[in-house]
Amino acid sequence: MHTDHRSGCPINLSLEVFGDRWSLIILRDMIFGGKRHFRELLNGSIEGIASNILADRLKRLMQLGMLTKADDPSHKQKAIYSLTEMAITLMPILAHLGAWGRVWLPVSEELSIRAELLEKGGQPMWDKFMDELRHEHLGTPSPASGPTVRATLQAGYEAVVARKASEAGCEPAA
Amino acid sequence: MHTDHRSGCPINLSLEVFGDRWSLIILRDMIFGGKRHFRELLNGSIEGIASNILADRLKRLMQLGMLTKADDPSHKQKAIYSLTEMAITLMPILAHLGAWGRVWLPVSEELSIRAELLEKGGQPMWDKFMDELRHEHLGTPSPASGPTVRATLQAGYEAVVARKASEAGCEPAA
DNA sequence: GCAACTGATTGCAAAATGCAATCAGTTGCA
DNA sequence: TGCAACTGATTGCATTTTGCAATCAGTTGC
Repeated sequence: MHTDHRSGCPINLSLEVFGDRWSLIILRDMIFGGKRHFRELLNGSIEGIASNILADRLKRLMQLGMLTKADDPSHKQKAIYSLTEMAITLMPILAHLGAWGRVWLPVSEELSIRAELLEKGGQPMWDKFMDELRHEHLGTPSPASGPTVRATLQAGYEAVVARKASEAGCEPAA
Repeated sequence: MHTDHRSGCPINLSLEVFGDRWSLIILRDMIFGGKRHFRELLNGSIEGIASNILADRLKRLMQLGMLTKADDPSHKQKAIYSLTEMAITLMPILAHLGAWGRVWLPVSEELSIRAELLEKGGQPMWDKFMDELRHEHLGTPSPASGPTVRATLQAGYEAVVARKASEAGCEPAA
């Protein structure tokens, strides 16, 4: 790991951490998709990350202190990747990024509904989500009860998928 | 310009726009540094961007709708680059990114004071700054009076530089 | 035993990066 | 008029990074 930086500017240093096309995708899948294993990240990514890139980025994110790795008790070869507090606090930035992308880029409805719900939920929802992530990844005491934020977002996604399928069925060749 | 995307996910699409080590640096220098010309961006960047990379990124950001180019009346060969609304609305994300980096990365005091002031100013300061950018780059009516946000940030930067110089002079070899 | 699965690693071609040199046109100044 | 400095780039080239396919050794379930 090289420790020399281009400058001490916080924006530059942030870019040195995830200024590439894959690091934030991996964190997105861990945060919003709940992925914890190598294979989940490899096969679950809709963007289709290559295994060597995934291995490299996981190693890199660990060296940077964004992830930790632990043995899975259920399988001697299985590794569980966990988010650190450093990565969990990145969640609001992902929410902002999603909100911005939803306005300015050609997003698909299914994949942007989470960003929309997250934007509408605002800071309270983000705080709740981060607490849930801390519970899941850092083992902190159980957060507030009720449906998890991730489940809420997932339900929104599935509702859109179901609606679009039904629309396609009722009004063919729109 | 390739128009095929890896996915319609807003976070992915955002990364396809500025998921590299230079695009956001250029936007940072335009937004916070007030840089408008090729040479200003080339020589003003503390990270030392190469001229071919700068030319490539400016072209790319224009194709993506983040920047526009216009002739400078004062010099027939001079081009003025302007931020579009799309780029201006990225400003709060840069503020968040700076705030995150300030907490988790080895930032230098001089270069992170802007991020600190911007964080303390919060949404009202960001709104004011975006209005100033719209006036500067899009020619919208003059925003609120008083010192500009950029001037406030710059003053903070210079205060830190002056203080550190004075400290170094009064207490050598601390 | 053996196929499927675990987290990776290797080889290789293609693309991106970074550096230095260079370009044609413009401007300011003598 | 001449000429140096400056304008926004472009070119060539070596190095690095990326992305894809194939492969690896160990583990598990059956």
